[in-house]
Amino acid sequence: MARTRSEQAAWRREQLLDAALRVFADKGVDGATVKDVAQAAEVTPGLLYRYFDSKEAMVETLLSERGFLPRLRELRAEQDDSRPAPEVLTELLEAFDRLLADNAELMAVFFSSAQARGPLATLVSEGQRLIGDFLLERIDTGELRPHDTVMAARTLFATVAVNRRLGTPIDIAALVGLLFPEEG
Amino acid sequence: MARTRSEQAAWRREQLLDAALRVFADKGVDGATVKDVAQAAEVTPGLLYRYFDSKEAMVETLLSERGFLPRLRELRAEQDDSRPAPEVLTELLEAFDRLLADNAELMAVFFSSAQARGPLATLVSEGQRLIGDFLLERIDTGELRPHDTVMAARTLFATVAVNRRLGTPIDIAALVGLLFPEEG
Amino acid sequence: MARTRSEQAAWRREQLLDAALRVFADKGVDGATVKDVAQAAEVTPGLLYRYFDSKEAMVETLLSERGFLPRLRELRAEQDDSRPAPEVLTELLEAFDRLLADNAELMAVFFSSAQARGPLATLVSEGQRLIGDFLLERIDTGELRPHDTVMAARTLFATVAVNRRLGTPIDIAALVGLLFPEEG
Amino acid sequence: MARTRSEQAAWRREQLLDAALRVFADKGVDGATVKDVAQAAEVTPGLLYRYFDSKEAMVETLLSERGFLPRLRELRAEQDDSRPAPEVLTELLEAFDRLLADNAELMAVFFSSAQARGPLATLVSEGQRLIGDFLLERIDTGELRPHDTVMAARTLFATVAVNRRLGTPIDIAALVGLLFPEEG
DNA sequence: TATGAATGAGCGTTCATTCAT
DNA sequence: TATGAATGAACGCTCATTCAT
Repeated sequence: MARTRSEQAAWRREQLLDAALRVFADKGVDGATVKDVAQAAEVTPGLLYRYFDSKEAMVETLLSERGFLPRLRELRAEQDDSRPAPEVLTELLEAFDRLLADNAELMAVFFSSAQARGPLATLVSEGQRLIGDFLLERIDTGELRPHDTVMAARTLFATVAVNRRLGTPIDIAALVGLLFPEEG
Repeated sequence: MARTRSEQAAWRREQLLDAALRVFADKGVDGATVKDVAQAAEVTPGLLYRYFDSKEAMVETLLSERGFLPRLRELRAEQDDSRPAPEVLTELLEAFDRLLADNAELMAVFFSSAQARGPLATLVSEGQRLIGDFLLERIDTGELRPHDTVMAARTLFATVAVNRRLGTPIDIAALVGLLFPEEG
Repeated sequence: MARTRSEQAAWRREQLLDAALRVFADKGVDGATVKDVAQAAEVTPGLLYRYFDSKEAMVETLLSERGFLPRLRELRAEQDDSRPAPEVLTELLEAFDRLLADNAELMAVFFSSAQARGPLATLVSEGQRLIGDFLLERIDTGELRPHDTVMAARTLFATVAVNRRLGTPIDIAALVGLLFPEEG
Repeated sequence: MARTRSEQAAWRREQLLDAALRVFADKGVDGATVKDVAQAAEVTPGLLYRYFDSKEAMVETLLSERGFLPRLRELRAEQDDSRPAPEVLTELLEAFDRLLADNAELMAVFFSSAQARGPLATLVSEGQRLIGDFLLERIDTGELRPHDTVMAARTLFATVAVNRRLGTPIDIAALVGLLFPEEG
């Protein structure tokens, strides 16, 4: 209610980004019009230009401010490494899966926008490296038998990502059990 | 040269679809203009409307006529089932991988166009069913130990598809070896 | 510092007119935005509307309050008529030339704005009448030979005005000498 | 009626330039909208863009294709130099005056458009040079007494131009007689 | 069959203006 | 007094589509 000017401005900015994210995810960046975004935010199109220089700038802001790459990097540090590899791996993948679910709209923008391809590729390679490194560690300790960790990481990451994207969620523990049956 | 009228018409139609596929894959359906397509086909925009009712109709035609779902279904029948499961599975996945590579432009359209989401989902579920059925058969014969075949199919299919789409091709035999180590 | 309310208001009003004159002269009335003027005055656009009803009103105010027609009329009265006609004429024209130079920005507004055409025409005809009347007086006294004073006035006035406007200043004494060689 | 395609296109192009010239002269380049021009030409705004890349390109085309600098240069060559200087000068200035009258609208564009200042300056300096050169020639032959030809040229040119621009046409023979009384 | 001139709707964007604070 | 968030109308321009030739 009694908001200060700058609070109001910050709130409006986020509201516009929310609307843009929703609309871009729904119609694609090219398919969505500035008017669509404005209507979703219940403001007039002109107002968008007080907060963003252009439609393209809105996309860039979404990608940079709403990107979840930093969160992805934190995921690994949060795992309790004293526990068995399959358990840690399962939790890691489930956390990643939740991250994707929470950012489903942003993922849709990633997939539809040409300029979002770069961030998407970064996200994938970071995620795969995260898992690959973990597998290498557990091979070093002898807990896991030596295997192609890059391939395993790609497999795990791709499977989780694709099924989340397609809206066909999977039992991640089962996925891990599939790849590491004896270690379970 | 001495083409009949209907031959010429059919040829022109395909030529226009070729151009549309190329352009839509490059710029996205929304990002590409009818003029872009016409220029790629070296004709004038007006001519497109003798062959297609609208830009949207071009997309639909591409999706229905250039779709490779039928080809995907043939893949399974072409395998020599007298051979060991890992071999057949590897060949099946490699054939699918080649199919994706050969239809890279169509895949790009699948990903960029909102109306292509349905066909894409169908493609994925068909592919997964194909592999899942094969796995079930080989469990029935006792060659493969019982396991979650749906999950395995999803895993294999997703991994191949994602890496092809990302342009990071993988060793499919190794992927199969990863999931079925003892049976190799 | 310790300005009364109305002093402050008057000062702000002039400051805004200064800024408007500068900006309109630089970009043309149509080419300049209200935001441009506000920025030049280091205030916000909204404030302009406390002092002027509209952008157009700013132009009108500039034209009426900053117009130099009154000053032009004073010019004639300031001349010492006891001196020879060419000298007085030269000084009169030089004073007019200085007036134009001092009001270069306003002249630019005159030329760029459609609504300023009227005032501009008035300025020119007044100037020509001023000079024409002077020439007539001196013909009456016999100092100048009878000639087409209207034409002479137009010629003198146009030459000074055009060259000032074009930024190609001229030797006004020489101009007078050209038209009145024997009387010099 | 039975126009070929390219004839029609050329005709339409000229028609659009005509309309643009009229509208720009009337409202100024900045003050005129593309819609204004289209309405004046009785077409839709979109059509303008088949013939010109932008509104700015229309102005540039008007300036380059409808400019009368070449015609100005021909004027001098057309004079019969065997006749007395005042006669030739009068005819030259009258021809220039007619040129300005015939191109009144283009002159208006020159005055209102920032990008037209260059061509305008060129026009003025060319015209002044033309007259100045003529005066020098006749001083060389002894017909005219030595005088400041640059100033005389500026004076003559400015007077004709200003009065034509202001719509107050003058007796050019009288103007010449004013500057060269003894030679008449 | 094929062209390309022409349209009309809508695009992203700007801007004069208003008004709650 | 002064701000700046917000609006609405228009702007320059693009584009899918139509149609006379």
